[in-house]
Amino acid sequence: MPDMMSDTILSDFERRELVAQMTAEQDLREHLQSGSRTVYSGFDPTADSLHIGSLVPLLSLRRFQLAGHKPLVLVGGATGLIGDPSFKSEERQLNSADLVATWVERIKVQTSRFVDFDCGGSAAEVVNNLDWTAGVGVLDFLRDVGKHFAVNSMIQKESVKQRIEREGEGISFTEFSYMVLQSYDFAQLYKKYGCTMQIGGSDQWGNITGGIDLTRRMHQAQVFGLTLPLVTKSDGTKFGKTESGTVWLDADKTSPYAFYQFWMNASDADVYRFLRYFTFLSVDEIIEIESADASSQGRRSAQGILAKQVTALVHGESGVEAASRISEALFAGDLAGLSQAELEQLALDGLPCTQIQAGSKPLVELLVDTGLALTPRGEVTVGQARKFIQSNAVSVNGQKISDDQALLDPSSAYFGRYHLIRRGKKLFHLLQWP
RNA sequence: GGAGGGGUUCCCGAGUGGUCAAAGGGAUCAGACUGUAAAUCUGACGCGUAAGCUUCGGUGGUUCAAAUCCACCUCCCUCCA
Repeated sequence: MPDMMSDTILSDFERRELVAQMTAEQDLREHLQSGSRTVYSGFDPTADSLHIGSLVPLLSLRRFQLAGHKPLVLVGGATGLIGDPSFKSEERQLNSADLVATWVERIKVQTSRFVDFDCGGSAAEVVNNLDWTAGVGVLDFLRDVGKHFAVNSMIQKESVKQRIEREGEGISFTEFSYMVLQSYDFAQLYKKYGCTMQIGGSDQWGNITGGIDLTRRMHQAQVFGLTLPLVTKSDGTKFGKTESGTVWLDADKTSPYAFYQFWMNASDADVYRFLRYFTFLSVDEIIEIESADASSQGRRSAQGILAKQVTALVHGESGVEAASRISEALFAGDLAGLSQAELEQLALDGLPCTQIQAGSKPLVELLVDTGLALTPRGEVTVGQARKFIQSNAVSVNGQKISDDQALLDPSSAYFGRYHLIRRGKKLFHLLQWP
């Protein structure tokens, strides 16, 4: 039964290297072992979708649920209006209340696929902190909640220190009060749901401990916190970005194919750690994969497993199928062997695709139209298109093109309709003639 | 308030009248090698096919010619009060 498993949840987190910090370790261990607990993690609406940075806490909630605890997904309808200053180097622009409200709805839907809402006592719930903050009067808030916070200790928090100390930056009262709001969430969730644990990224440590203190003061209760590590890459670059930007969880913003490819491209030095962070494979299975890879020649199997697992979690089995179908065709298969139906399927599966007017068109222009002629500084220019062609980076339907004067017309297309342009090693674009 | 130093292309950082679209490094992108990995090597790296055009905090000036000289403005740093 789930409760039997809960004594291993913390050690599983440890083996996965998923623990950055935790409060009162002994007490927490005992607390989790002695019953089904309610655990929450918050997600602020700062865009119309979450990105893969939110995946670690989201999956961690699921891990707790699998261990028999009840997850609460908190969507920050209130905190999203304020803006978390933690480790942010500058004050951020406020978003309108209407906009944040629409984002809240989308993020509610998005987070919902990661936890189970129908499993009895440990069924998940989605909550919105706007529900318990919107109606609170300023004076009541200042008297009942604010009184428990010492500004002296708030300004000591590492998360806001640089903003306070660094010249020319500063922090508004609005952002400074963020911590109070998030702390109030924890206290409220304790009261309403008996929630006794909060998890979050390691940047949330200050906010989480704030909530623990407030809950003790307001409700004389001991609650706990655990932070998850910041996901890093071995080469020091920022995790979660690709040439074309942020990797979103929303299929309309990052296609399942692009999402799948992101994980396929994980470096060997990172991939086993990512398997621990982002999949539900047991640590033993992961170790097995690692040792099998180590003793075999050629490509590691880990990237493929990672891509399939994570894509399945975020986009479902159909997403995995579509993404791996495209990937197979483009990277392993024989382009000329694709049937017309398969080519059409590629477009449906999320391979970037552009409709072309009848007639013929210079390849250079097509590279610009499709956005493939992207310069290192993020612009699309004709000159860059030429450079790519001249440096042997462009192929059409599997043929390298080195003539920057080349024209394309339907006569050379597959089935008179399709050109598959490849720029560089990994970027593909499908052209469709009428 | 006084004294001095400084703002250069994505970042760091050279450059003090023409040979400067601007050294070098980093980042980024491409090519080669590989395994859609890493490392390494090669190339590109303001825009333009080119002629040429637009850049060196801002504005105005000196000059055949300025990132480089002058004036004013602005922002930053250090030291002294």
